[in-house]
Amino acid sequence: MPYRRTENVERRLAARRAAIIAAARQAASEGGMATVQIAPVARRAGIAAGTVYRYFPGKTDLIAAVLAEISGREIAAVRRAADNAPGPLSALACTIMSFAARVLRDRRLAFAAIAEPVDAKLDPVRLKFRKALADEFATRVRAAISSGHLPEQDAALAGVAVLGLLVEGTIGPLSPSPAGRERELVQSLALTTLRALGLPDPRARGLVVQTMIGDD
Amino acid sequence: MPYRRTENVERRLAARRAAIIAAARQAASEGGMATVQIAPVARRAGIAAGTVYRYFPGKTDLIAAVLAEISGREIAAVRRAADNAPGPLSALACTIMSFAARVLRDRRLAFAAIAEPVDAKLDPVRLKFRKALADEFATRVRAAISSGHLPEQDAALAGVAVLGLLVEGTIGPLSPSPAGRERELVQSLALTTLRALGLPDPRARGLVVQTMIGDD
DNA sequence: CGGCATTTTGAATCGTGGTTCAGTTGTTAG
DNA sequence: CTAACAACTGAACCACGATTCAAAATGCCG
Repeated sequence: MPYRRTENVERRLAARRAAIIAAARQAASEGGMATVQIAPVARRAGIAAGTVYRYFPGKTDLIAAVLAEISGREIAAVRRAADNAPGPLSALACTIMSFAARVLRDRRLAFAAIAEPVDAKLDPVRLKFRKALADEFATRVRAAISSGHLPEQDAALAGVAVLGLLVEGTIGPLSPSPAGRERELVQSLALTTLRALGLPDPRARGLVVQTMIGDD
Repeated sequence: MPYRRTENVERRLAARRAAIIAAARQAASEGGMATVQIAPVARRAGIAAGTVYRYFPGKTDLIAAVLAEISGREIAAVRRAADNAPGPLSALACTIMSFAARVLRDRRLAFAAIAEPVDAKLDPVRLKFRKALADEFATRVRAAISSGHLPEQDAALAGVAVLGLLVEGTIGPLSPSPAGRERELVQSLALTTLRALGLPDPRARGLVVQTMIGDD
């Protein structure tokens, strides 16, 4: 029995796989999903182009892995931010603001992950991501309705609307390119969003939220 | 002087050019901008592939022309709908609803025109379209603020936010696929949008709006 | 009609970038 | 150390689709 994957090798393989994904994500962050090419990604990851195919059946699968990675990370971060909030309303505000702030940190990557189409085969993956985000908002909206902080309404639609409002406001090519004004933009967007959900004049409520972005 | 473009030829050339654009738009409406290929477009327009290059320097220019055509048409339609409204507030509502309703008529094409990235060279063209739409909303919002129907706010940001909310709500892959429920969806979205702009309980105002889609 | 300019044709060309694979290098177990 | 196998390499291959261009067709005017 003259070869078996040892623990050590297993680890190296996993690390390499992660390196490939990271390299692809980096590329996407620079020029969008469409500009992700195998050869450069391989070079960046310190391997040969052919090796990529020992880790992913094809380019599409690599991109899918990148999307899944981003999705998991973002959802987790947003949820963590909200879970620390004292009540349902500030939890909602936290979700909104941390999402907006995180997107602003890397608008191009966010656009690539949320909106940019690449391949029809990837639509389900991206849909899962968007759905997860919208659900996250919807859940918080629902909680705020239950606790009487927001008027009765269709929470699912509200979640979708919030996602759209924030995405356009942050990564839409129109959004005023922020130069140190991220905080202000996040505040304005949160204000508009909360009002959209039926909260009359959120400012008057002294709703102050620490925007938690997170490090990862 | 043995050849000069006669009126007749001029007309035929223009018609052919329009046919090419129409064919490309049709293709985009079926599979998105990314799937627009010269050969099929030419076939659909009833000409040879090479002929396309006598009308457009390259594929990019063709797509740009398609975008411009859509842009002009949509802006005009939305504006027309609002201009018939009796007051600033219903003009705003008309703008919102006719945009949403028109997008719902051909979601894929709308997505292709508004959100789908194709080529960096086209970004300015698309930006112009989005900007025009956001401006349209912003103008109506501004008017409603002046007339005291809406609270003081940053109209430009509001325009962008409205665009995002409506786009996500209509063509976002998440939006509940409408099966005869377009009217309802448009109503809900309009309600949410108006609330986002600071209009308290628009329903209570008996704000009734005829959704005008237009025929073209 | 006949000569000339313009337009059209569509098969051939070309560039790009994903994918393959024969050969090389690295790892394990006896 | 060596047999046996896995992993890696990178140049070659290939598919796809935009673009070109020489030849053919069409339209104009005297």
